[in-house]
Amino acid sequence: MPGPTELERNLRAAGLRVTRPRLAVLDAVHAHPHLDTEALIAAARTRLDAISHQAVYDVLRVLTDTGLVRRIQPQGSAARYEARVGDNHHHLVCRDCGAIVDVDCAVGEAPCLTPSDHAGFTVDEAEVVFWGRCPGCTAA
Amino acid sequence: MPGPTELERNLRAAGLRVTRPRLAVLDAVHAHPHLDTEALIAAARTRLDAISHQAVYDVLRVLTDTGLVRRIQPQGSAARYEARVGDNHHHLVCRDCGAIVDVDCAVGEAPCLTPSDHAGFTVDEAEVVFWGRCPGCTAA
DNA sequence: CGCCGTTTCTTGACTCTTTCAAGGGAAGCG
DNA sequence: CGCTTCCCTTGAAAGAGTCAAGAAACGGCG
Repeated sequence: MPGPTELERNLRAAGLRVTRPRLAVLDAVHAHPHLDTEALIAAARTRLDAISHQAVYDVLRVLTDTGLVRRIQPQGSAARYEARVGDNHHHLVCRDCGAIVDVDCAVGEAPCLTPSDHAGFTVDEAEVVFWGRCPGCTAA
Repeated sequence: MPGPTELERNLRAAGLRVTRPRLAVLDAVHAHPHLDTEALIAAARTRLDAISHQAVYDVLRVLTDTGLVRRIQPQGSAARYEARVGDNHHHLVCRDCGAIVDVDCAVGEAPCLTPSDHAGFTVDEAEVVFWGRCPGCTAA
């Protein structure tokens, strides 16, 4: 978990202005990976009270557009965000409770897989989601 | 594209009643893979006019629950449906126009991949989405 | 063939997530 | 310190999907 100074540098490096809402949201994403937007709004408000709903959405969009955070959206779930970016890792999702866990990619850079028949497409990324049941839900 | 009789048999085999709305929706999914719900409603209405919005949603839910159709939902797109089921194939999605193309799975049965570290999860499926640009959008 | 119980379809309103729009306010530059 | 640009607040709305109540249709059974 990087200190505030590093978060600032991250923002500046991406050509973004440094503002309190952006720091709050970026810090929240670093501290709690795989949270949905509503939970991120709550987490950002523990860092900076009085930040609007809309500001969080705007900040998340800017951060994803610049590549500082990654947006993931498994079926049946609202959008979730994570700060681990650039290593092309994948996800394990529990069908019962929706828990998400990171899985390292064996290759490490996109695309780690290529389709057998690419139908003329230029493929730059292979997104892999492993579906199953987490240890807790397997027991229950 | 199976005839009406085969669609009926599919429904019965899944333990479902045979109704006109179900045949219309199932036929539409067979005829047009990867359509979103709105387009499927329109397609179903060419087969059976006056079928409600809600009936299509209900039918699609029943069909996905029984495994007769598969629901896919790439990021940034509404839910889409396809009738090709049980062969664990994957998808190629164009980042620009959203076109979806099927890709055969080399293995053919789920899960075709297993994560390096499964974190205690019981994995039963690996969903793979290849992101890139289709031939048309690459040219433009 | 017709009745009845169950399932399914219609209608209409509503929830939830996400986005749009307008205006005041802060960041950064000179 | 003042100006310009970009960002955040407030409020409203769009889009996808869901909930609920009642009417209609399916299909088993007599």
